[in-house]
Amino acid sequence: MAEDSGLRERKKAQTQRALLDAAQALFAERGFDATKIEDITARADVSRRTFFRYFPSKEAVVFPAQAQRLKRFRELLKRRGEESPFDAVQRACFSLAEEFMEHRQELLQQQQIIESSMLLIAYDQKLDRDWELAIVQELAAGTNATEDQCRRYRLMAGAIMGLVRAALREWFASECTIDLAALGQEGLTTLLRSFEES
Amino acid sequence: MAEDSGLRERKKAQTQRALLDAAQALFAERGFDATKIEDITARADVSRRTFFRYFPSKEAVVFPAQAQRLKRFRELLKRRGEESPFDAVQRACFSLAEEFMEHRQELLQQQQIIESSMLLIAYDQKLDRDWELAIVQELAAGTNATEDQCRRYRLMAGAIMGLVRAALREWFASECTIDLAALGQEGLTTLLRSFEES
DNA sequence: TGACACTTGACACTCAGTGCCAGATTATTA
DNA sequence: TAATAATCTGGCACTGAGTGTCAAGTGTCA
Repeated sequence: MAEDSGLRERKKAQTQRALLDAAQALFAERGFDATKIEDITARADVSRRTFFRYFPSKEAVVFPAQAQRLKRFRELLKRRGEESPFDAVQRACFSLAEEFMEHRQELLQQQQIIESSMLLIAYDQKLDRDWELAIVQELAAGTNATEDQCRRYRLMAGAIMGLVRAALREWFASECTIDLAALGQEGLTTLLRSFEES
Repeated sequence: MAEDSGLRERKKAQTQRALLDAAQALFAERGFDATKIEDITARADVSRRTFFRYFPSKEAVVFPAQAQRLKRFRELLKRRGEESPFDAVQRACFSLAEEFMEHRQELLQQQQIIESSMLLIAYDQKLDRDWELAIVQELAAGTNATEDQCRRYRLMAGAIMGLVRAALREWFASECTIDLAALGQEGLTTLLRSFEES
């Protein structure tokens, strides 16, 4: 059905790429806030109106692979064998940590753009909530959990994503040099140890 | 120095209150996004320009007590005796939980407004980061911690705030009926138990 | 009262984002 | 190949948030 190799589709992909590249370059040069959409469209040689046909907002162009990455995370969560749900979450996080390590330069560049704007920081945190929701859903999936259990899952997912967020911040602060998975592990064990002692 | 009981000061306070009340009422009636600044200024009977002399943005008018509440949290964190830093954080969180319980109707109303807009949700999460930062600073305060220890503090603070955030969401979802402190405690013990077993 | 400082409203501006339409380009069918 | 339908594009006018500026109004203090 979807004959997506026609001229039209190719041109669309080309336009999207042009916008993406132009935006990326400008954001890196002068920051997110200082870049007007008109600047992007001028460099990509399309009209301002066309920009909004490819991206719903100026923010969206910073997170082009976001939806795909979330989908990947959900798949990792689903693929669990006999292990406990919490082990499954841990494993998924570690797998993703590896993927992040592999795309570190791309992610670091994206992060630098994000940190150039309060708006983007807020938007980024909003996206984290999708991840948190994914964890909750996969924790509860299959099991016919009671409402009390679901609540505990939601609390857990909140704590886990809080840790993940903090680990990612550390990682970016180190310019992606230190090992991300080890960072998460360190945070987790520290957390457990600290509160056991009290 | 600050003679803040003159007519001028009183008028300013009055204008601010009028804007606050008008905004609150309109947000509750028709939601944040559907309320234009002009609607607010019309009800408060001032000019549109004046709104921006009192609030830097439309979002800011939703969180009028935010700065004060953060300050209170910092004070609670500081006032620690011989207890461990983590006990101090726990205690501060529980104290604040009590305060939240006391202002539940006000907070619930605010929360309903926040949830009416993606923009506000993002803004709200941005404010959480200030709290997280406060925890880190108070954990590290006094102690001449190494860089490694500081990093662990940052990871911990991330996890703690993640849990707090999730607990608050649960609390609001229950319309502030269940006990907030108990919710936090439940999350914490569940977290520790789950990962000990793995 | 008069000089000074501050506050306000009005107006014009920038920028993000949307609705609409006419014309150009691509796909489809005869 | 030619006509027709589907889709993409640019242009334009619009809404709404937020800012700069300035003249007029209001409060303060000597």
